[in-house]
Amino acid sequence: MAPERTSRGRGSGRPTMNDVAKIAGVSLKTVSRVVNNEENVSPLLVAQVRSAIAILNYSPDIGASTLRRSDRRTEMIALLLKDVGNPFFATLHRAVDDEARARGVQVITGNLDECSNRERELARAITMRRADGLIMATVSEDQSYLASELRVDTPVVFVDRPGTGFPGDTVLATNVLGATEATRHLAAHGHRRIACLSDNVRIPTARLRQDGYLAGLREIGIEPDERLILTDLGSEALAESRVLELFHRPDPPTALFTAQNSVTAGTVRALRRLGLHRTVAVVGFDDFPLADLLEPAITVIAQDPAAMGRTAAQALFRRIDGHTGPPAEHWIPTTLIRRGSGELRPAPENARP
Amino acid sequence: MAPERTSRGRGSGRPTMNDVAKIAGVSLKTVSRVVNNEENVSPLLVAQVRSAIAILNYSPDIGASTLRRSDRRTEMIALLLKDVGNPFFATLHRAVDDEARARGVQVITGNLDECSNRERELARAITMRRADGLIMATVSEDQSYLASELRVDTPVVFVDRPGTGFPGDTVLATNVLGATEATRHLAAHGHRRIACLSDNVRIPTARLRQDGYLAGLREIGIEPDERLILTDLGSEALAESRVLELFHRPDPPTALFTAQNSVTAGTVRALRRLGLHRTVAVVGFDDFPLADLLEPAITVIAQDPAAMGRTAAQALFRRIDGHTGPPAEHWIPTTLIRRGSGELRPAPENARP
DNA sequence: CACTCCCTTGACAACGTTGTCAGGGACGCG
DNA sequence: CGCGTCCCTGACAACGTTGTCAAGGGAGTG
Repeated sequence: MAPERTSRGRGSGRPTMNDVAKIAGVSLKTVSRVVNNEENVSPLLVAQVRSAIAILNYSPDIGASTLRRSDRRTEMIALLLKDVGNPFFATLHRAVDDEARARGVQVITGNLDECSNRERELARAITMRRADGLIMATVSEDQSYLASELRVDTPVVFVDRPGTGFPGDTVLATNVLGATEATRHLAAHGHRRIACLSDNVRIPTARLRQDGYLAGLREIGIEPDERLILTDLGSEALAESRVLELFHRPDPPTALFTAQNSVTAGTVRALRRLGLHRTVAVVGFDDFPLADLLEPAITVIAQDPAAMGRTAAQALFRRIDGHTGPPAEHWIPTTLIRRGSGELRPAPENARP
Repeated sequence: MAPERTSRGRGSGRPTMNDVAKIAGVSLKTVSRVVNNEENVSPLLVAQVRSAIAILNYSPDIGASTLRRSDRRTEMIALLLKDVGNPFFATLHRAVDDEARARGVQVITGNLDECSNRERELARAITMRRADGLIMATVSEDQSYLASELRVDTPVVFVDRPGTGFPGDTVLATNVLGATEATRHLAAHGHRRIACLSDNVRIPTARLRQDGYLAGLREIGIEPDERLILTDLGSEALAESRVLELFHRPDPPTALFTAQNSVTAGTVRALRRLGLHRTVAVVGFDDFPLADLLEPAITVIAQDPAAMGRTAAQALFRRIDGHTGPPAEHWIPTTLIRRGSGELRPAPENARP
């Protein structure tokens, strides 16, 4: 019948500042001052408090602190992107996390999977957690819903894909320029029939890279051939099968610009199966590990996801620190890396009867 | 002289339940009941509250809620691992996140980079955030410090690498069995001089895979040759240069077991430079994208990082939901994937004078 | 009609922390 | 010696929410 110490009893749970104060023989407020390294506390009391903290294994509750502080910082930022498991975004995430950790800020992530419902759901979850800021690679067409979700003073940075309907800095790769460069590069190696293979062009990056491709053709004076423009290659397998088809049609391309990693991989598989991998030129958008070990090694327009993450985080923290001013655009340059597949020349005309 | 509405004034910041209550003409507590979907609230008041919430764009503050609720759940779990940018861990992270999101839980991550100071720092940060649980791929030798950092009722699951000094479920790949299988596989293809290349053996996975390799040799009746056991290959470049050296020594191996992804990549590069990639057999531990497109395609012992993440998250949530009982061990099987590089046979004896 | 019971609602305190303010004491200066 | 100033400390309220409890009112029962 003796009263059990239940899990809700006063003795359970973590020690609080009050407990520390009792042990140290000071007031609650003095403990708070010591924990926050405020000035003007006598060294004697600091020592007493520190020792009480050590005895109790006290650790401050950042949640309670956030609630009470006037700045209301949670020291958390959110990062919403397609998939943290995707190498491009994983690298970007890592770069964001490095910037954040240097400031004692935690990053919480969300996976959107090209699903715009999820984008709103996660934005709502972020709101309930009162993140200090948001970095997102958008999926939906329009982000004006953020106006009602977020506080006006919660900064947003759009990365990889531009935002619409809500102000925020943007950090983008030079998708158009990169794709134009790829096209120009292939043309410079003698190609005239250059195909462009991409995912759904409602994805902004896919659209921009296609635009860059078209600009490249225009620059060279080649009329676009719609039969050489494949879209909606949403998976590696789909890309592979559509490329197989492409080469079973008359007058196939001699060079391919693949606008995305998974498309590049599917394309390489298809060319292998066709025995054309040493014949048809390929330039892929976005670098990938071991691209240099394939035969031929794959020429790519490399992005710099680490720089994108770093830049986005820096821009966000600038805003969090109070910087105001019109939305800025940061362009992260792409780089052509010549490895072989993009330097293959077309077979001479007489080789094909 | 008119009082400016400062950023600290009553009109700023997000609306609270109090604001909603005033608009809806009900008490604060009734708003709370509606927000939490409690029963026994009259439909009329529910409608009024819902409408007030919509008018104000009210969003509950999960931090304040956590502080007051008796269960003290933050609905956050922490995931500490080597590097979220590393493909293995990125995939694992994604799987953890999927399990968590299904429960409305957020995952916060930390990158340890094989640095044990960072492990303690991050454990401390996690503690201050009062995460409901912790999944970690340990870096340091001993986790007994967790006892003082975490509340006794904060469950911990160790993934990929076992924990020491603190109780927790573990989720591990069958490192030893996988490495033994790799060795056996190479021996079955006629190899007797099989090298084992790994990173620092203080990393548990590296040690276990080396153990598996030794067990494999023993099983076949081959005496280990310490000149064929390379360790401390901490980077791809280092692996590459040490493999080059290895083949400039007399009596080189005819087959290589590479115990880690980056070592496999460095090894493949070295063999290419030596022109031995079609001669020396390779089995790598851990699969990687496009391994099937290399020439020869790389035979691997594949791990299943998604299953590891999923299993770890499920184990953690079981504990969070109140399951007690002795620490459990979950073994996630590895799979031998034959692709060519592991099936190369040694050159016949007479080929080398 | 009196009584009980249950449904619905709100007042109030409390979670762990920090902002505000006031008070006590030491010190300096006229 | 009187006065002001600065340093140090603690009491108290408040952040936004939920747990507890009590009270009002309508329905059901004897």
